[in-house]
Amino acid sequence: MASEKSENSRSGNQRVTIREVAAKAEVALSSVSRALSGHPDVSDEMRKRVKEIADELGYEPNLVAQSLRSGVTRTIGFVVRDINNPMFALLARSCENELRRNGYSMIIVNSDGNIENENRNFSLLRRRRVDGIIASLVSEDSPYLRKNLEGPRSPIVLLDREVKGVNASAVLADHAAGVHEAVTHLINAGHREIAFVTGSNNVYPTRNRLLGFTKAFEDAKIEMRPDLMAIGGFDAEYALSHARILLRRNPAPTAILAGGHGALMGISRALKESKLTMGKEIAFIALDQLPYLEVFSDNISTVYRDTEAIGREAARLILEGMDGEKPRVSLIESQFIERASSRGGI
Amino acid sequence: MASEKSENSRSGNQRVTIREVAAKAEVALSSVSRALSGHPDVSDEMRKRVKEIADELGYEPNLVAQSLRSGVTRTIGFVVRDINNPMFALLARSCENELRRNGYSMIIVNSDGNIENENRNFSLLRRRRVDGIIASLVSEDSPYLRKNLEGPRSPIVLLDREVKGVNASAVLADHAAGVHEAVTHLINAGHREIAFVTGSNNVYPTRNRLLGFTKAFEDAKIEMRPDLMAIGGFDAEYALSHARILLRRNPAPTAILAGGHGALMGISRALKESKLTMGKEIAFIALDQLPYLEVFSDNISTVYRDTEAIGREAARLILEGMDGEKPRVSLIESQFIERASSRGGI
DNA sequence: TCCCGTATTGCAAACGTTTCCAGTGAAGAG
DNA sequence: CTCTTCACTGGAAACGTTTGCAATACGGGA
Repeated sequence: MASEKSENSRSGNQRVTIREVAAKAEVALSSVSRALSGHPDVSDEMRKRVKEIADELGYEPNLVAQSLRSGVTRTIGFVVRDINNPMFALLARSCENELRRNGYSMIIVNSDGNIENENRNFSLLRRRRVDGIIASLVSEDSPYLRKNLEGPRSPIVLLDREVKGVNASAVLADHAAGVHEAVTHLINAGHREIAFVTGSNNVYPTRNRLLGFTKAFEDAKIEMRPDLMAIGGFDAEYALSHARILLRRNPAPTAILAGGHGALMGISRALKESKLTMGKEIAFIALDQLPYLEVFSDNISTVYRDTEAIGREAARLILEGMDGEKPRVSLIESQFIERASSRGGI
Repeated sequence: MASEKSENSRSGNQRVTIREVAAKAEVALSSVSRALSGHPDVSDEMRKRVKEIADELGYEPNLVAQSLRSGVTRTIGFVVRDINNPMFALLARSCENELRRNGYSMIIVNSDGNIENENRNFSLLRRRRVDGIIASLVSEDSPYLRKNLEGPRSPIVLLDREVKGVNASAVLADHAAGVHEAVTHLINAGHREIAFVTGSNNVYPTRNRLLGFTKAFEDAKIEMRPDLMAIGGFDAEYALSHARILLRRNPAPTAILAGGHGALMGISRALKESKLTMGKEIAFIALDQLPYLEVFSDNISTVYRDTEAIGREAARLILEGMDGEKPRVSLIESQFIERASSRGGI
């Protein structure tokens, strides 16, 4: 039965290599390589001839082989805390755009909020020999962090994270300024019972927002109400349950700040349950102008930062790093944008 | 006492290779390779010894070299029509999840709705020698399509696209069923002037939705109103300008369907301009339950399909394809979900 | 005793590039 | 006319793995 071995179907899958181009052009491998990669030591005639034949054969260089030999993969790894965060699509897009314009591809790996996953993701990217890593860390005090950020390695850009003593660039938003503006606005409108629901403070944005929050009270010489603050979870469930509790207090908060996507979802549900309308019975401000708000909720006051600028800047910092420049921190401003939802409540 | 200095990972930028592991373990390169890759022809003692030393040195295999030698990159390319579409984050997440669980990474490349970009993206992924491509094409009749989808190549999965005569798997949503249900619902409620604003029909979803739309009229033995259909652009600007025109007609439409994210944005703006409220003066249905709707617009009737299932299914189909199985088409159902916005208008 | 199968190991050839180095011929300088 | 320089070109050695094949040792069956 086994009298004949069938020609493997994959044998037709053979790709054109530089060797075949060289053979057909009757020149050396090295000349083809030089001609196609723009090396200066090539005559015009040679370059023209090689390019023609490469086109004719449909030659597409093997990036894997190029990477192995040259030590450069032209790939950037993007470690994302939670790919489902709506800010992420916008950020990733502008970042990928900027990288692609510079000849780099982006590999996205999702940690799903889990530090074990995050650690595995760093290892994977190292094994892939990416030229740089952009990371939105799950937490700033994970036990694996030192190993992943220290030592000689390809450049790293942290997104909205502050890790002491590591030699990495970072893009930091100045959340504090926008929050300060927002809270001052509320205080001036007569609010005293201002609630704040946000994620845990093991990441920079929460800490930085708190800074702006407390400073606004200090500057106004008004006592802050720590019992109106719920700091601990980025998920909607956390926000929902804590918002419920806060709204039942007596006196009830007259204004409420939502720190991020999950908080926004949870709080808006709690308000609906209590039949409270933003901008009427209670003032509401969302920290971060989430992209979906523009569709239906264009009346929600927000603290805005330019997400696309953050992505672009991250790309630029990593490109700089690969150029051998020293790591640096880039600050992105934020501002309070007043709309209808932050009225009322008083 | 071993006499070698254990300068470990810190010694320069050099990464530890299989060679150093072999040297320290005093065995051959090939034995290290076999021990670590789970090859059967390895004694327990050898495997244990090699693993220990590899751990000790912090050896992380070079995936680039592995890929070159083995011809397998364990990487999937994801060509996305427009990374900014909110459906995409959800889809990409579930897809990446499923792929990662099977040991694959995902490279995302964005075409930004442009067929030249798309063509370049296909070429880039081929040069990277990805093991498979998942593609959400810009259009089904781009001049580059044949070149990119035909011939011997790694397996391809098309997302909601139908290209005749190519040997590729596909995940198709059964939009028609859901739209049929939705339109029938409107007709039964007494609607006759039903408008439909959607993207161009050079992609499957538009054509398939139209199928459901017209069939609903046929089944009800009611004449359709082709002049109430605006088919041509996925962007919000197109939808806005055409919705304006449609709303000014006499008689005005009593119900309106929005095909996709852009249509939803444009139409909702036009309605606001005309001071029409969904569910009161006019009935409204969104085709696709966009992820942000659940936050603030949970009263909008939609035609729903399980986006995460689509991502998972795409991953499975590409895994199948790499396993050597024949391409196949997987159908995802859709259904009308009635909420407040589709009332009124009559 | 001899032979052979089995289990394990090492050697060396790939994979497809880039890049160092040496070689070639022609042109310019003396 | 010879020597040097210049502008190319070709040959071959990497890059870090996997893998086919040969070599070895050991034990058991004849």
